[in-house]
Amino acid sequence: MKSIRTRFAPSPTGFLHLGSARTALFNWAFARHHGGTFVLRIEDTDHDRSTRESEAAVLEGMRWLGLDWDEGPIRQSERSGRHRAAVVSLLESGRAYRCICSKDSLEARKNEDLASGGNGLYDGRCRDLALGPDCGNHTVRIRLPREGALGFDDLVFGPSGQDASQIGDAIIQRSDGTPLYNLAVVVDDIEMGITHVIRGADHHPNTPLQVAIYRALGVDPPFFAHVPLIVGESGKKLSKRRDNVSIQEFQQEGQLHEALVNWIVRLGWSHGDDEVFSLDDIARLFDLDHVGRSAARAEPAKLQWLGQHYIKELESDVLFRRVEPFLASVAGQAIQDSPGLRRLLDALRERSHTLMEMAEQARWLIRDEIEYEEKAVQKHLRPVAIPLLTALRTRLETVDPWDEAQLERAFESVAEQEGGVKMGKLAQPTRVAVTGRAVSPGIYETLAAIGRDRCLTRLGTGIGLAEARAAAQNS
RNA sequence: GUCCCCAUCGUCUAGUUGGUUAGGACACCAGCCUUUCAAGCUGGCGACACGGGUUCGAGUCCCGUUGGGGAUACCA
Repeated sequence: MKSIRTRFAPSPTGFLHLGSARTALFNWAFARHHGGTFVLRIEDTDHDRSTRESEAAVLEGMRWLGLDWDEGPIRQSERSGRHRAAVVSLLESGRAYRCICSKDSLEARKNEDLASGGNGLYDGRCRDLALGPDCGNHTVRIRLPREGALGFDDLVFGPSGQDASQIGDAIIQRSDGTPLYNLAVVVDDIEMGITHVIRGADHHPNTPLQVAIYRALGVDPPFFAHVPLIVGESGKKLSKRRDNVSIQEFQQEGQLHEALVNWIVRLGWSHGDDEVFSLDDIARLFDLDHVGRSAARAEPAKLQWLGQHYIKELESDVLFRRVEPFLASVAGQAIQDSPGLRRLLDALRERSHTLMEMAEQARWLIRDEIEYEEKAVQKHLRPVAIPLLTALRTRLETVDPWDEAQLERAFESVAEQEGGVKMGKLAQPTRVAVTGRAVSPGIYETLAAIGRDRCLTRLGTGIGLAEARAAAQNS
């Protein structure tokens, strides 16, 4: 059997988006699983919308996800000679013809047809005119059979296709001589030896046309596998305007690429009851027979869960290296690695879904100045806490060494000395005083990480806030 | 309008020769744990869109209805 070749063929008209990323992943996985070749091709035949920046963004997104390609990137625009040659041969064999209908006329005739109950297909006006190269400004259309099945066996959807009578003679070359998508894909897929075309289900309906082009070119079509669309909150196909679909955006939010890959691979594909898949797992297990047929809604809840799952698993050095840029952005400066920071990051693993969340939660350690959350202050830095915090501050001055065990003993002695108050009564105000918020890792870990000097200062600030409350209440 | 596709818990899904108390995960709720929040553990809620067939038996097969989506470009 011929070795498998798949391709990912994005159009560089924006960032790599979720749907494209999944298509890329499936193509990559299928090729890897079968020991085949994965080709990257940039479909930039739409000059007005294609940009080099966008192409770079797509490539960067692929690399970030860990999807390596074996050949390419090949730019479709650099293959226009091949597309032209294909059109010439179709013209010569009579499988294509020149068309001089203007855009305006086409539009008018289509609307008229629709209004009178027709289906709006091209009416074939130029089909039998046998226009030569000197006919002036013209496009080239494929000459489709008027009837008969244009069928194909889809690896996901099963027997598919339409009757030729339902498809109009499509334009394959613009009047400026450049090729159109449907022609270019077919020519390129043929010449690149693509054996399996795996793409979004939005292409399912125009596959019969492509099958016809394959036939006109005298080539057997490859296998097609259309994967169900990913839809947004609205239930409609993901759109850049409506949904958060940019892979780069997920990256900037501090999402882990492992989580993102795991999230999208389960949108439309399954492997029994399994939920967690690394790229290696995917390469090992992925196949087309368990790709579903119905559209999947992209809900971020599971992505969040996966993010936390992978954060919990990251090796300490890797975690530090990956969270470092986010820490730096929170701190406003480069971050020094330290055992204390490492301990905090470990404690933050089970409280973070993304690297950005983790960095945010480390704010009280990596910045000297902390911000006090209004709600936390309201709830915990009340007048009753003043004696507790004051006593604690005094006690903390002499804690030695400054470690979790000694801190715990200090807390216990202060709690007892203050009339046996519950630990929560002491710990919560302390937490708010030293971190500015009501949520943090264990209080001893927290204090140990912050260090004595900053703790004493912040305790003073906290006492001050409580005293201000008391004064306000009395006046 | 025309063509095509889809239909299991809120969401992602298991279900692959018709026979299951319809399973898992996320989310949600409750309890436990606890100095907060998490994490963890335990339990709970929760689905075969509807109507006809075929069959001893239908989530699984067929038809219809409804609902949703996609395609109908000198975009890809």
